[in-house]
Amino acid sequence: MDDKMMKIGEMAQFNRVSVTTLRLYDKVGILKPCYTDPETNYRYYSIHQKARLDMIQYMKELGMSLGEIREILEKGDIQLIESTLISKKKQAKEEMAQLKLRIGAISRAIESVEQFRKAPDCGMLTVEYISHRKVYVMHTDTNFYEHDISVYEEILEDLKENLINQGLPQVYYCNAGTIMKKEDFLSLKMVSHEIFLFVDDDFPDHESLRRIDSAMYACIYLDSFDDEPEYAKRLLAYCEDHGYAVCGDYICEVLTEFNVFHSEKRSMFLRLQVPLRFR
Amino acid sequence: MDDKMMKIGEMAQFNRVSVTTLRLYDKVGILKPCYTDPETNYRYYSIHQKARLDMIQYMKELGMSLGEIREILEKGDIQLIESTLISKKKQAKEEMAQLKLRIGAISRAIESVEQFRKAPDCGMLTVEYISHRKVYVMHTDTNFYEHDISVYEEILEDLKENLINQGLPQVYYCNAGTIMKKEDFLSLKMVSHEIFLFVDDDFPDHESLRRIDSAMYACIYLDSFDDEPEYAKRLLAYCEDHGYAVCGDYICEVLTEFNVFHSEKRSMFLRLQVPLRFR
DNA sequence: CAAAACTCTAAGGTTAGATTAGAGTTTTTG
DNA sequence: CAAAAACTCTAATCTAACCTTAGAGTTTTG
Repeated sequence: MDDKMMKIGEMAQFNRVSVTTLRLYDKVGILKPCYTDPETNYRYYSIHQKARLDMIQYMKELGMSLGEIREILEKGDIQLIESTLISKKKQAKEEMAQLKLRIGAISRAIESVEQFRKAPDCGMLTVEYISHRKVYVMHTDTNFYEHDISVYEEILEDLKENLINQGLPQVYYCNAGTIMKKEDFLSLKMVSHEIFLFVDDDFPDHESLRRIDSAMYACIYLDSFDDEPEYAKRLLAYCEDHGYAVCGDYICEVLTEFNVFHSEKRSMFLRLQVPLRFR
Repeated sequence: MDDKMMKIGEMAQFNRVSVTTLRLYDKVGILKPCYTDPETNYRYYSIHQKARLDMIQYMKELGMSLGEIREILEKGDIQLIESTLISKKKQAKEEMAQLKLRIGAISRAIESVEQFRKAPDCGMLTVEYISHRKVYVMHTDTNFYEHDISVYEEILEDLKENLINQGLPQVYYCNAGTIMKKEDFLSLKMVSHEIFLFVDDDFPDHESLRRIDSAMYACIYLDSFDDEPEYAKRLLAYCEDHGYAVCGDYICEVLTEFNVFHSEKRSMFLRLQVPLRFR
């Protein structure tokens, strides 16, 4: 009775999809108009086709591709539907985990930019409280300070590879740093065999993971790796002048690394730091 | 010194990207090789370009498009970086919310398929416990039972539109049902002005939301809307025969709707139900 | 009966590459 | 040192799910 035919525009409006979409669905064969005028090629839809279109939209929202939808609609097989749904669920959960990591990474990046903007002048000496951090550490046989930047790059690449090989999210590849033994710092020997990346507090447990305790740190800011020995020296002098007792390893922390722009502005920002014991 | 030039293949391997990708980055201008042989057009990269490639990969992981990355790299503007990051974070959070809803929807769909597979025969009468449910209800002036399926389709479409207009996720458009007043059921008048959709337990509060309490229900299963009056009659007779006291409104619940396949198998599954009071 | 509104097909654009073909270049191997 | 192997080049085509546009034809409206 109510077999009122709709032209493509009406059908589209009725279902809140675009005309283009309906034409596409026709072409890929998931929703053929129930009548096509052979003269004009006009498509005519019946109201009964709404259910099918609903189903298509619903499946799309479940994350299925048009191809998958077609397969399901053609075969009408419950088994297939269920297995598709289950795989979609798994997939969605993986996406979810990815997304969580990404949000964490973005947050850290924003933090990092903030810090960059508000950072003190180059050469500034401070004593500040730094709360605990978690790092992913890699040991290397080479001493960074004996080589130029390209060796550092290579080691960084190794570190990245390590992370990937162990199935850890690459997102964590962000701000790196190096560790130097307390003794070496105190004698200004400039030798380091440990490179690290900061990771989230809730990063999955792993043997290469180390916790750096919170503490008061003597810090000095600078904007180039080249100046590190010079500034390390200043940092040590500062500690000695004030009678601060160094109580742990020296860390060279990359706060921000924007050394990738065409512009020649300051683009890197480092903080050298040693933990202090008072009392 | 270490200005060792790498050919595109080495550079690709060193950074775990494809050669194609490097060529693309060259073309879109986000990573130009530091030297291109004008005779052969061979691309040569320096190890120093690794940092930039790292940055690109990092930004990609943060969800940026190559266009956005190019803009950032070109302008090198901290403000722009920060605002981009902030908008990416917002976007990621929205995606997250979407994804959560989707996972919920998929879970319900799987449930629904399970139920369909294990469903009793058509005409089966049961008394079963159904735990509480939350529904999004819409009132209509028309009585479904006085009209054919196309009116029902239209109302369903209205309901869908309502959901969208109120900014509620469309994912919830899944299994619909209708409610008939207890009195009308008892006198088999077949009149309903209320249509609903099931929603998640944690669906955001809303005036059109109603909770259907858990209860023991007398139920009958069927596979076509057309048979509803007949089966409602049987359900009532069943209650009367057993002396069951109906204590609430009658619900016609669509358990599964697969009426979209080409195949002519049973594709819809309904459960008529009335709550009972014992004791 | 003309204008407005609609529909048709076909082609090209979107992302971030992958793939392929055909030609040229560099490195390795005997 | 020449041939073979490995590499690189450009350009075109492919992916998904549409959107946009152009030019031509059709239906509805005033």
